Amino acid sequence: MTYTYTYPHPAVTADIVVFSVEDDRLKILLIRRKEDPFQGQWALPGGFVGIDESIDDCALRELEEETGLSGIYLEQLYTFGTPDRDPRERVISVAYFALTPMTGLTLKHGSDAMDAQWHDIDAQPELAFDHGAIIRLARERLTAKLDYSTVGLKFMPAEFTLSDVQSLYETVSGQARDKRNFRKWILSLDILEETGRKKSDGAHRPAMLYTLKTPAEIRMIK
Amino acid sequence: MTYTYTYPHPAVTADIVVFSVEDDRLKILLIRRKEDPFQGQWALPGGFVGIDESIDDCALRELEEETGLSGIYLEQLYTFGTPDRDPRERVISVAYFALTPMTGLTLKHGSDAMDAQWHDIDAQPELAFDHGAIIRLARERLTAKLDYSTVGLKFMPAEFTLSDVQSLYETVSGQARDKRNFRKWILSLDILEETGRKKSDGAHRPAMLYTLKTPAEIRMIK
DNA sequence: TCCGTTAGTGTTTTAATAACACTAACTAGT
DNA sequence: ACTAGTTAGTGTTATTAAAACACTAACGGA
Repeated sequence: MTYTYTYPHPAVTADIVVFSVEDDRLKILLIRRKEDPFQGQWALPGGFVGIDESIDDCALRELEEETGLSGIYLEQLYTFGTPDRDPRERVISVAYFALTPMTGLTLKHGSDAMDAQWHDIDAQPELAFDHGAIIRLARERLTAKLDYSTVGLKFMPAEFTLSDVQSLYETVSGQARDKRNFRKWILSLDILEETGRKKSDGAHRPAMLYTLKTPAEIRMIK
Repeated sequence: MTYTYTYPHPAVTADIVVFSVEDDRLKILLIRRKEDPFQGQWALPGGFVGIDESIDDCALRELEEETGLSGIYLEQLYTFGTPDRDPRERVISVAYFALTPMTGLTLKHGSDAMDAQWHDIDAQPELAFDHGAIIRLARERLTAKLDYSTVGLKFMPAEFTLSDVQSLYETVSGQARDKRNFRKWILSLDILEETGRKKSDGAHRPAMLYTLKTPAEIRMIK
């Protein structure tokens, strides 16, 4: 089966930069390519947009197929379209960025598909295509959005402590924050709710667990 | 000549929302379609991405071809890709937004190409495709960026007064600003330079003319 | 020369942000 | 059972940034 057009068409892919946080380090999810071009190299999860599929749906589907992740937060980032970014044919990539808590995730790993693996943001392997540039832009956007939206809470699991949130913000932005001011600020946004339960994991005072009042919502700040 | 692929490819267009300001009103540039689909209706300038052309270049070229504008400020906005947005075939649109001063522009008008015409943002005709939604998003982005970047100055001609700038900001954001605070603020950004010349256009005190220190630069604020 | 109109200029008040140090609650080790 | 170690939790003051506010200057036209 072939498809014929009266003028040339580019291929279009969706590629996803998935961020998460573990052990106070920002991580991204990469897959190892098992086919040419760039066989064996690390790349962003992603793939070609189906002809009857929205780009958003494509991103969700490819992420599920290649990494096993589903139901996580996705946002369109930017479209990369220089003519020579893929050696095979003209490929335009609609890049997404995604945030997920690390807790309770299981990656497709060593399966028939590709290996998916978390990598420290500051210790990336060499990447296929222009995926390095895509990741740089995604990281810029992430740190920027942390300041003017509540998107950062997408890194949090269902229940979390205020110290968890502060440590997250410090990890992603790379700068320490005053404890009292941070807690005043995050609570003033009026998006968190005490659960009544507490988390005790060690020889110290247990911390109150919070949830998001409306988990789906992302508020713009200021 | 035809082009054949082993799996179906979407078409990709670049479409541009060009904003300008005239008589204290925000305007957008539309063209009247002379071909189906949506023949005779108004639409955004734009067209198909050449197979060896970057998307940015396509946006610049189409804008020039369809409206006569060149060398104006362009920024990628968002990529629209729901499967049914064009009745002919699957078309993915990479939307741009553009800002230009109105002074000294001449549009292609009634030529062999399409009619290009400025429309008040709040008095748009019915639009082809999903271009109405694209314009809404572009406007949101414009008002947002006005607050956290100096992109608004792309509306200004080579020389302008501080009152011109204030009136621009009031027009785009829709809210009045205190004169003294506005002037303190815009000067504190350290991006304007007195020319020494003054503009006198009426029976009142002439105003100092300013230029941008570095016209190409766009600063993020705060 | 008077009137209408827009340009230009500082100070005070108010609100937001940043700095800062101790007590509480728990566990593990003695 | 008490001590040491560790993280949670809490208000007040100082500093900085933003908002409010009214008059004089310069010009052209009547």
